[in-house]
Amino acid sequence: MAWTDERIDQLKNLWEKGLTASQIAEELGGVSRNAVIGKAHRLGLKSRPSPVKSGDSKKKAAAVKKAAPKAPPKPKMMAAEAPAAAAPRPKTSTTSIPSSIASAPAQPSSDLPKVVSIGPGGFMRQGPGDQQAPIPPAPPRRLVPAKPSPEMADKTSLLDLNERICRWPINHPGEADFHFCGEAVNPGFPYCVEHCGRAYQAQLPRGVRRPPPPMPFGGPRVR
DNA sequence: CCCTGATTCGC
DNA sequence: GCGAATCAGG
Repeated sequence: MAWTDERIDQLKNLWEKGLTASQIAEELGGVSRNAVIGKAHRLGLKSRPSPVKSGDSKKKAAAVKKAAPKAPPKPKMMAAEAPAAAAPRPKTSTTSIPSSIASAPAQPSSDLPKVVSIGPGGFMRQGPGDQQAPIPPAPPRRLVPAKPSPEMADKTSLLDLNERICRWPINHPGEADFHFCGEAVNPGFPYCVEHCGRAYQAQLPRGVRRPPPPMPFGGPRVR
């Protein structure tokens, strides 16, 4: 599998996003974890928290494997990294909390009847006032690169996912047109209303039960 | 053992 | 340039 521009771009993004090499390899498909790491290094991407990288434990006896089992020690250690490492984190000053919490203003009075939304499958969820929004995992704001290729233009890629768009997968990872639904989510759920209906099946009374629609993975092709 | 990233080196 | 093999730490 060749390293096309698109694939290189994915690699960069996912790598900097903190995904492990294995995950990236799986995402890209057709490459091994080693291939991903090798490519990442060739691209100049640098170690992120690596288990084995902290400092220099000992005088590392470099692996001398195949050829020349006994050769005079060749000092092959590479030059130290240049100053180029400073990751310029754009200081969008704010930890700008997603507007989702803004939509739940402190409502002291309880004149508000319990808001319960019922999804297509019959599932319920608590209203905005019933539960404090679990906001803490608010990821830092991050700039995403423009779509590198036109065929991605109208598709919701992995990078486009956020807390308020439907992340229901369309097609399968690794396929050329794999992307995500991208509709506005059913508040409180990771999917839009339609896909909540697919993802959450209400337990219907015996006899009325219908065969479940296909799940995103494992079943016959969706869509 | 599993995982991780780093490094080397034949191709 | 690529990536399997290998290393080393968790």
